[in-house]
Amino acid sequence: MNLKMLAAHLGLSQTTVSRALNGYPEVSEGTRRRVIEAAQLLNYSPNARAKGLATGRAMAIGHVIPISTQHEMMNPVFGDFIAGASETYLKAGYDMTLTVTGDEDEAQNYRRLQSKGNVDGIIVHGPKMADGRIAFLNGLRMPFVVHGRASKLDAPYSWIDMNNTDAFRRATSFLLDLGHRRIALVNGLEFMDFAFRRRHGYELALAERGLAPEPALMQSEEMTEPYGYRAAGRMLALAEPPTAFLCSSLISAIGVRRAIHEAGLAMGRDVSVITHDDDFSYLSNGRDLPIFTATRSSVREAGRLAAEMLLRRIADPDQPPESRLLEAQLIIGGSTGPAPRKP
Amino acid sequence: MNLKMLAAHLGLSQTTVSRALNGYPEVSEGTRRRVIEAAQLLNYSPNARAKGLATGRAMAIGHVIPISTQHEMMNPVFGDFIAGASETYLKAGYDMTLTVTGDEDEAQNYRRLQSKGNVDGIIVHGPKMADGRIAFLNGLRMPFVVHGRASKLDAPYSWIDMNNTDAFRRATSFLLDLGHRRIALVNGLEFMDFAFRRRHGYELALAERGLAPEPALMQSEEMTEPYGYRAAGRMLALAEPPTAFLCSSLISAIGVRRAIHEAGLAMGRDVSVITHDDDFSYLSNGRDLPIFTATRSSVREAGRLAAEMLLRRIADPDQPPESRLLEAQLIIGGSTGPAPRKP
DNA sequence: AGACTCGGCCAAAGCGCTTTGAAGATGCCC
DNA sequence: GGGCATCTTCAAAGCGCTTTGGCCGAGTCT
Repeated sequence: MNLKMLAAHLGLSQTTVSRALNGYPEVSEGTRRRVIEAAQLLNYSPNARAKGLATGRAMAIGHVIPISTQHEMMNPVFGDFIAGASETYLKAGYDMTLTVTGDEDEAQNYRRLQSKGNVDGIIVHGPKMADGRIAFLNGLRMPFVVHGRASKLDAPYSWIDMNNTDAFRRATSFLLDLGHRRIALVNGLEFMDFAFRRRHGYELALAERGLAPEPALMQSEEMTEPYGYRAAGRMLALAEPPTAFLCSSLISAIGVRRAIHEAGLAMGRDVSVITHDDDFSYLSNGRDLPIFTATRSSVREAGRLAAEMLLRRIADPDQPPESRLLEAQLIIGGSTGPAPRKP
Repeated sequence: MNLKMLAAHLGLSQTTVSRALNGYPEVSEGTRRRVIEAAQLLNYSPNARAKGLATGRAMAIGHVIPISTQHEMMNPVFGDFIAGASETYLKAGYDMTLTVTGDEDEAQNYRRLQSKGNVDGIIVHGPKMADGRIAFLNGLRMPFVVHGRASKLDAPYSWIDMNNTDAFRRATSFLLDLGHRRIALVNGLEFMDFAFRRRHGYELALAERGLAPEPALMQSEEMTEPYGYRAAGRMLALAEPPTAFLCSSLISAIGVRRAIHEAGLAMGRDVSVITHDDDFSYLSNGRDLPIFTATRSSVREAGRLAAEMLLRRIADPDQPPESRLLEAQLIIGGSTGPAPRKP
């Protein structure tokens, strides 16, 4: 069923039918009703490709997801981020297309995405500190929004980000207030911008109390459960073990907890843990009684907001770049307590 | 840069340029080289919408992801499944479009997907036991592959699935062999087909030893960490607590472990746990030294295979439906041991 | 009554590509 | 040199939609 057939069926021209369906005023209400009814009855919906070709708009957003070739890992935040974004797209009638790319030939990738013309805008995931993609996309005529930032870049661009620096500064201060002095950082890969900023916040808080960061207490890797377990295990075996851990992801925090238990210690009493919590739907930290004290910021909400921002940019591409910094909540759970007195 | 401009630039007709780029034989090798070089130099790549309109093929696959409206949760398997599928698409030159839908008006959704014409095939996620979508899609002229099955359906269709029944039958038998008699099942939502089958496998194994399933030891919910924690906590407080848990997901198994620790028991000694392990990239159960004894089957691999199957169906739609049953490995980790003797 | 607006409808062009049918150029044979 | 097959190239139609420009008849104004 296409427009031509529908028009023939109704004894009207394609023009009129098209206008009736798209809400143009040049068609009488009676005709419009008749057209809409027939369209529903005959299950007509316009071919998106033809529509796109005619209008020049694809009504689709591209999400480009980098998979680190070394680790071949799909960051779990994408799931929830995309769930949030798609809520927005659904309302606005946009589709979402995913492109999973390796680290290489990114420029080529984006250029193709543009000239193929099947997206109206792009959401960039997982920016690195010095991310070449952003400068490149600024050169293209294609609206985009970055989830995160690229610290080493000055050029203006639209982004939405969580305040990683401040979240980790506050979390560290909180531990310091509780009397902890040896605080370990179990971070993500630090060429990723968010991880770099978290470490910066951590170091800021230490510096505010005149403490120097200690390399033996700082680790940086892909945030898996076994990583948290190994890192914490190693640090707890030090001559002067940490009394608190600051963790970049709930998943590695679970590994840290396992190591703590295995060392015969109690989390929240012998050793404190604060983790960042992206508020995943399937890995809740608990609503009323959080297991972990955490800096919480919903990645799903970020997805929703990023999508809204991008749609605004598409509607009005000449506006100056927009940005949005989300503050994390510091939520007190059962995993923190005063630093144990030295025996 | 479009075909017309490129052709003008080269002093050739659009026909010839198009043929040169698409590898048709009716064009001399010299011309072809010249065309390809110019295309690369000028960064030309054909507009996908126009190409699709002309050829009738969208070169894109639609993934329809149901989000249960009650729980608003994004099943974490999608991330890895999609990562696998997109490897296949990348090689074959296909794009992937995601549609996240609520539970309602599914028929409408699929019909629109077809008539909009921006996908050549569909992958159906998360089938329920009596899933209306499959019968519906069989009526449409649109190739599709289901990840999972719908038990209450006889109509033939293409699917790829893990052998849930057998995996859980074997896991249960293994626990029975170790002397466990009170084995709890911490399952997913049982209107989902996979969960139904797992329970069936569990009951089969019990029946083989003449044991009757006990309602107090069976739970069924969305597979989150807190759910595993609550379910295990409740069961361990029973007058006759279970000595082993069978768990439908690594994530809820982590909750079960937390409950076991909190009850002052040791996992693997006082209480055994077997979980299903989808082999997520970010939540590894450990390669060499698995934490949990587990039935393992890579969901990423399933994604890869499902995508390949779908591309075959698209290439040759009149072939009879294809299907593939993946067997899970039973991997022995540290979470199981012989049933403790009664005191 | 004539000039003029205006609501309601239509024919046709155009979006960027593929593909059909045909035509020009080239080489070969008799 | 004419006839023929073979290469190589082209003009134009068509995919399904939107949108421009125009037409027709009914109502409004002078």
